Order: sequence, then structure tokens, then C-alpha cells
Amino acid sequence: MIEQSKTSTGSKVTPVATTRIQKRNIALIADAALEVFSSHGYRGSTVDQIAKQAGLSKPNLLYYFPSKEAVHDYLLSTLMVTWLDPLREIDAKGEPLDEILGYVRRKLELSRDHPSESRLFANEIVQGAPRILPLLETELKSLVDDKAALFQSWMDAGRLAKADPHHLIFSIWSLTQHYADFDVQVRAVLGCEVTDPFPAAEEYLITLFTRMLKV
Amino acid sequence: MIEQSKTSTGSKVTPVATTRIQKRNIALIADAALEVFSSHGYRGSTVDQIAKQAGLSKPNLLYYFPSKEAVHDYLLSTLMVTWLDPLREIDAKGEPLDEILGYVRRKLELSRDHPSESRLFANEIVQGAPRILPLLETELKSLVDDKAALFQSWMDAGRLAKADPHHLIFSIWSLTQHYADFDVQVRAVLGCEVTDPFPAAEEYLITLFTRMLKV
DNA sequence: CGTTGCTTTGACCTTTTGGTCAAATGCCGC
DNA sequence: GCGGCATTTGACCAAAAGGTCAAAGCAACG
Repeated sequence: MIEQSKTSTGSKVTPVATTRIQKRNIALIADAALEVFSSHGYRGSTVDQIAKQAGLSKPNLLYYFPSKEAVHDYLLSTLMVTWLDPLREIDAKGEPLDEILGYVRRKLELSRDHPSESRLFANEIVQGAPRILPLLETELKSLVDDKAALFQSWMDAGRLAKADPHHLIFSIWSLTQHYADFDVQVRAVLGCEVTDPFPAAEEYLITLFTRMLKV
Repeated sequence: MIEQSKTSTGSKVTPVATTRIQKRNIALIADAALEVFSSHGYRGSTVDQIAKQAGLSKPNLLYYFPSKEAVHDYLLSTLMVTWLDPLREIDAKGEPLDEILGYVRRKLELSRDHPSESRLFANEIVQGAPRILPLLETELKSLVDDKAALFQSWMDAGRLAKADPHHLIFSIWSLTQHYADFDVQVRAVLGCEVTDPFPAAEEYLITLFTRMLKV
């Protein structure tokens, strides 16, 4: 059995790749699991499905991860980093409106280029975030509080129209992720003639937040 | 076996209640199933769970619905009506901004008072809408196209600031449903001291759409 | 080449789960 | 109270799914 590093939370176990084969197979499994979990949810996905998608046998997959849940935990924890990064990048020294519009653009890009990640996350939250609630209440909350305070200071300085900064962040998340999570609905409503809803979405969102926040 | 009415799509079967007991039990099952499906997803829910929640035995539940899928289909089809109703209510003869703000308020109320419905729907869409895609492409699309045309005419008449009407509708859906679907995240980020995020959410959304649409 | 340790898998086990069925129970008009 | 119909359920079945294990490959190093 390959080495395992137990996280402080106890049951979660993530593999530590050392050899080339391990790195490759763990990456294969992660990619496959992302695909499968994001389109069927946790319970709706089977280890066999993930293994097949990764081109491995089920016992082989379970050689690298101790359980189905461990694969899921691994994905969620690595994803949280990527997903929160654009928010971290907001620069207190930048021009307020440009910083926020840039954030909107980056989030929308993420939704376009990595819809599976967004859907995996959505699946988890919609079902009550059983596995990541602690993370939300600590890491996410403190980061959001931080940026909300920044937005508030910009508003107080008259460099941004006033609005509840927390709900401003929620609205950015909601609007951008909608195009990943509800992709099928968006395409169904726009009709088959529209192949890519993202350009129009970007223009709409930039307009929306400009009108909302411009002093 | 009680009577069944097959819908035109074939596999879907919905019960037709005739007696008092049937009406009561079908309602019990529907309530229980909504609760269970919305918090665990389709595959994550078991017939036993739903039956227990409804206070019935599993075979008894399956006496009223031929299968787990039939229960799910029943919920989805009845929900689509409730869910689309506020959009239908938008009145072409009303004052444009008031009509849209009213729609936002009604949708947000739905999210507050019926979050389970919203989550059931979200679960279905996030996972690719396998069971209701046809409905989205026909009924939903035509209703949305209809209202989008109305918004466009208001904009052309200078009674509303210009913006893509389809994406305007998407943004209303996205923002209002976010408070139901991502409820745990919203509460986790706002912190335990905030017991009800909805009043602030309503104020924020009204401000947002007013600044967006006011001429 | 042969030993050693990493990797892979076929076969198997157990639990869960959707669904069936015959028999039992209860309800209601007569 | 009784006949007939609706309702309920305990017992059961088959398939699916998570996970184990011993044994078989296979790679790398002496």
C-alpha cells in the first residue's frame, strides 16, 4: 500500500504520490472522479464508473484511495483552493470598480472553462455541504469577511456606490456560477441556435455590476 | 392497484387520487419525498427513507407509486407549475420596473418559503436535467421567450434601461434561487449571529435591479 | 537473471436497495 | 354482521455497489 497522510479531521485520507506511476494514476482518478461526481452527485456515482472512466479496475482505484469518500474529499479539498483564488487576487490598491469587474470576469471564465468543478461544488452545497461545512465556516468566511471589509471601505470612501458587501459577493458567485451549474437550462431556454452563451453573459454581467457600483 | 394515468411521455406514471385515504397518503408521500429528494438528490434517496418520513411502509408507498422514479417525476411535474407561475404573472400592462421588482420579490419569497422545491429543481438541473430537458426546451423556453420579448419592447419604448432580456431573466433566477440552493453557504459565511439573511437579500436585490433597469 | 517491492486484478463477501407477492387487515355500504 | 373492495405489511428476491484479499504481473536494481 502506498503512503497515506491522514488529515486532522480524521476520516479523510489523501494519497501522497511518490513515484511516476502513482502521480499519473492519481491524476487519472481525480480527472475521472471529477467528471463522474459532478454529473451524478456523490451517491449517484459508483466506484466502478470512476474506475472505468479512469481506465483502471475498481480494486486498482481502491489501491490508490482507501474509499470512494476519500476520492471525493480529495477533489473537494483541492478544488476549494482553485475556486477561492480569484477572490484572493482582488487588490486593495487597485481601482475599486476595475478590481470587482475583473473578479467577475475571472469567475465567469472559471465557469466556462471548468464547469465540472463548479457543479461538484454546487452538488455538495445544495445537499447541505455535509463534508465541507467546517471549511466554509472558517476559511471561506474569514476570506469573505476580509474582502467585504475592503469593499465597505471603498464605499465609505465614495469610490463605489453603496451596497451590502456580503450580498455583493454572493451575487457575483451566484450569477457567474449559474452559467456552469445551470448550463443545460440556459442552453435549453436560449435554444439550439445559440452555441455559446458566455460572450453575451459577460457583457450583461459587466453592465449589471457597472450600473450597480459606479458612483 | 389504484388507477394510474400514463402521461404522453410513456414511462412516467402519476397516481389519480379518488378516495380520501388515497389523497392523504399521496400528499404524505409527496411531502416526504420532496424533503428527502431535495436534501440527498435522486440517487442519494432511498424508498425506505421516503416511506419512513411519510410514516408508511415501503410496500405501502409502492402501492401508490409504481416506482421511486414515478415519485420523483410526480414531484418535478407538479413543481414546474408552481415554479413558473410568478413569471407568468408579469403583466404587460403594468409599470415595467414595478413588474420586474415584483417578480424578484415573489421569486425570493418562493426561495424563502419553499427552499426544498428550489433544491429539488437545482439537483435535477445541475445533473443535466435528465428527466425534464424536454419540458425546458418547450414550455419553459416559450414562456421565457414571451416575457423576454415583453422586456425588449419596454426597453425599446425607453421605459426600462437596455439590457439583454434573456440574461436579465437568468440573473433573477440565479440571484433569488441562490438563497435557497446555497442556503448553508450563505449562512456559514454570514456567521451564526445572522439568523435570517432574507431581509438584507431583498433590499440588496431590489437596489441591484433598480440601478440596473431604471432609465 | 533473480530478488524485492510496487502494481494490478479476478473472485469473492456483505450490505444496501428497488421492487414483488401472498396473505392479513381494515373500511364501508348493505 | 357481512361481503367485497381497498389498504397494509412481513417475507422475500435479484441486482447493484462498496470493499477485501490472495495471488499474479511487472519494474528496477544488484
